[in-house]
Amino acid sequence: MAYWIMKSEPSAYSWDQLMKDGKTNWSGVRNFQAAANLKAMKPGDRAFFYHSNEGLAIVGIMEIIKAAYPDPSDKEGRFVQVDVKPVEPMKTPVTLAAIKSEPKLKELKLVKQGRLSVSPVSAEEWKLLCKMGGVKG
DNA sequence: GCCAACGTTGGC
DNA sequence: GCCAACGTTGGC
Repeated sequence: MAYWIMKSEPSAYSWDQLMKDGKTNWSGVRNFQAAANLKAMKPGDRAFFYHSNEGLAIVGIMEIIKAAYPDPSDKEGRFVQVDVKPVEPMKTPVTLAAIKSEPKLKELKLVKQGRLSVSPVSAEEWKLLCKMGGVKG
């Protein structure tokens, strides 16, 4: 099983909204590197939900429930989306500041490549982030 | 609201 | 195939 971080601006689509919806299709990714990550996802993979611009924190854990398929909002058919469902909210949101101040997370893609909206997380990083958020994962 | 970083596009 | 210009993202 692989681990990921997926970003969304709360004003566009928030964790609360995902909890209400029960599941959603993660569409609108328009970056080839992020799209490549989407394509690498398998059902059962886990992903953190990160609030960008406002909040600046990991707020919950999601599960990938459907592998990548074409994003209908992309007319040229170059990009894909996956389906996700919420698993559990973080007890304590893991803020970007906290992540940056943790030396073990120096290599985290979220830190090194801030603009990438879908990025991989190693198993070690995943464990640590769960711990910081007060959840088992 | 500003600005830095980076990805994408298009001209050559 | 390179590189400058441009647009977008996201932290502060």
